[in-house]
Amino acid sequence: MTTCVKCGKKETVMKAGFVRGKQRFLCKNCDYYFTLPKPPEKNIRRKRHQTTIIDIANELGVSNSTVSRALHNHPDINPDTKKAILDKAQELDYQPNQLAHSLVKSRTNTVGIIVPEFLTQFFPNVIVGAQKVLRLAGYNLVIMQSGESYDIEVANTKALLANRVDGLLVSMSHETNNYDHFRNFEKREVPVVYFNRVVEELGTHKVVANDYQGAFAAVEHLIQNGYRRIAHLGGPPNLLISQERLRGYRDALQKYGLLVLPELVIHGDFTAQKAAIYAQYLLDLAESPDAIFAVNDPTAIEILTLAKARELRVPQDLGVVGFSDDPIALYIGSGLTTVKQPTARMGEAAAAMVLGMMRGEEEWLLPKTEVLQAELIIRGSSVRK
Amino acid sequence: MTTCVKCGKKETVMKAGFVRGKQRFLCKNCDYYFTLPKPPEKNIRRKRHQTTIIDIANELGVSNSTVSRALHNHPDINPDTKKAILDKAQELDYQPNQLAHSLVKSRTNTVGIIVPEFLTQFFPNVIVGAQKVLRLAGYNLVIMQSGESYDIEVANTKALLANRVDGLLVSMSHETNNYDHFRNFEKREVPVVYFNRVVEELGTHKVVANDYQGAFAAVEHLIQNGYRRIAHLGGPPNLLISQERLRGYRDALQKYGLLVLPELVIHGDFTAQKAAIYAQYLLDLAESPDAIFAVNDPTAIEILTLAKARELRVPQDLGVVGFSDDPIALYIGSGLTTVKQPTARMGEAAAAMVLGMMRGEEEWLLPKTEVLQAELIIRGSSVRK
DNA sequence: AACGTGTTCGCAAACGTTGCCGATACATAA
DNA sequence: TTATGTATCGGCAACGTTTGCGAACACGTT
Repeated sequence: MTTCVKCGKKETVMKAGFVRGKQRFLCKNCDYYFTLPKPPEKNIRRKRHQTTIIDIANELGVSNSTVSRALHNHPDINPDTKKAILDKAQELDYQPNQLAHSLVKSRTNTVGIIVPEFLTQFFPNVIVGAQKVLRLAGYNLVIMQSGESYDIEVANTKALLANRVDGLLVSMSHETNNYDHFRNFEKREVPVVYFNRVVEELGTHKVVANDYQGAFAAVEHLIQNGYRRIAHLGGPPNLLISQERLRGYRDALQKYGLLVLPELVIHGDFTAQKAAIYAQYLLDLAESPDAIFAVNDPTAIEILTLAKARELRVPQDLGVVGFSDDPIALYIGSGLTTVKQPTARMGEAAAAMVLGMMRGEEEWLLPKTEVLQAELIIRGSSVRK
Repeated sequence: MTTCVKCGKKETVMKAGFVRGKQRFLCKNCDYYFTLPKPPEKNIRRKRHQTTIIDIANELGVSNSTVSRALHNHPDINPDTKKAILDKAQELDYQPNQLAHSLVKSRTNTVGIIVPEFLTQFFPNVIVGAQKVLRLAGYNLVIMQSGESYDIEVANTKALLANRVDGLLVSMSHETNNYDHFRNFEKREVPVVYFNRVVEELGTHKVVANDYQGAFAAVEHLIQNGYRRIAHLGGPPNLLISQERLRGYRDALQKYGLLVLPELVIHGDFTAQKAAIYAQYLLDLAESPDAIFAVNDPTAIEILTLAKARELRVPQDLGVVGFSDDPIALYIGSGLTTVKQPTARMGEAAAAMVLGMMRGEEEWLLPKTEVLQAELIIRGSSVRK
């Protein structure tokens, strides 16, 4: 039988039911209930022990605070002790535990970025720009992609919030209509900078390209090349990016006395699939357009592909202009005319903005929108002479 | 004057110099030195307080352990208390602190991925595949890019190590010749899976495409189309990917009794810049090649661009085959023949592998290499009839 | 009322690090 | 000597969470 953990007697011990699946005992002598502590299980492999600051301290017979000071150029330390500690750290292959550090400092030195997709060159380039700036400032960048899904986007924000990022850069999915998951960050005073895909509804810090100017220049260019019946295959109507490009399209038409025909304006969702369908529709119109201004390059490329299949000559029968200057635009056919956005600079600007906000600089206290210049790149798809 | 913190007397207290910039006092009675603790500074804004498990506990008058149990389906809890706690958590907008969680569990539910670049579609696609698998398994994916720089790659591994990722997927930069920063992970028993850019020297878990077969098929295809003087613009010689593609190139030539000419084999570094230089060199040869098998698509595209500038006809005067099936390959000229790799599946396979290793499944105890099939996509750049 | 059994909850020790403050040993100035 | 300043180091309480184990109850049975 079992011996009592108090008096050590065996005779007085009796079984007394179960607790959490384990046998409970009662010692009648001590009137004491107890369960048996689980056996040591020494054959199970000991969990790998990462060397900590305490290991170094014990090895050298100093306190862990001293070790901490040695590792962080704190003035209150003797150069000799410091050297000894650094050597020992090297010897034990010490790697600081960022988790513990972040926990006590309640700062992670990490900013998150959420992008909708990786299918075009646009977002990867933005990321490269942002990462460059943040790296120099000592911040890590955690990249997440929503795959144009609202649900994944929400899950991403949850994960970043749980991991206590110090800031967030975000370009939202085309599905997103509700912005509560972003407001959670503001509620916790975590700086957020929206770029490219922004909404006016959120009066926050933004970085965008000059979509209006770019669109205006693109459509003006089409008009100057003799196109008169110009369609626009746009983006989701809730995004500012779509609204601005549409506005540029409208104003350019109006400047030259052309009518804005509702049947020639369609809202897509940035994807090639939808673009193909809508392009089909446009070209099937009784009075089909002689040019199409597309909201982005994948859309424009779908249009070019479709035109080729229908044996429409580009640019003679159909002029096409895209937006973003994806690398493909340079190589497809005789080149795709497109509006080039400063992608890397957009990442840099957004990163610089979130940095300023995290540092609490006055300049960034109030919401600010930074607009980067866009540039029309003229290629073969729109020039007919 | 000041009262002594020990005896409480005022008379015996006198100023006794400064320590760390603060006034020090000496009580002659107690012979005790002391400084005044700094005032509460209540006018300074309290640091933003994230609601914690303790806040919920206090609000409801229960212990934090009870709250923790309520939030994790622990059996030892009354359904009513559980409901009350969950409601209160909702009300206080509680967000768990993943940092503290990871610290005590010494598990972060995060795996890192390091890729060399974002300029081609390849790595983004791999990431999408990996993220899909990991998401379903409850893991977060932290994406980092080295920009083909060894130094940044090392910094990335340091950051991931400090943040205690549970696993790592990596495709190394072309600069990397030293692998100690990766060995650090093995030393700490953190599973690492190498994909695409792997080296034989590291006898570890790998996921690669069948580079040999792909290269062989590509070169055989060129030969069958009448090309006889076929050059190879390869990758960095230390990477297995380069070695295998070169081996496929050699074996295909030998199968058809063609000589492997050293002057027609050049090692590049995957970048378009270097590719342009080496392509120039190849085409400047006295006996220039009539076809080039490029190690990747950007290289092949540089070759096509150069050929166009020199008014070489493709495929009549020069056959070109690339590797990876980048989207551009479909659109450039009459299409670029290329070897398609299952990018998303590579990400999925690597993720599944690292998952198995993290779970300690027997199947993955020993290093294993998974080889995915590659497929030759024949387009206009190599077919002359 | 005592006993036997199961349920529910609190206590406290981790996890690894930081930083305030006290303590000590000297060094130097009055 | 005495008063003051400097240089180093240790103790300890945080940071927010998980978890093993004991303790307090509640309830039904003798």
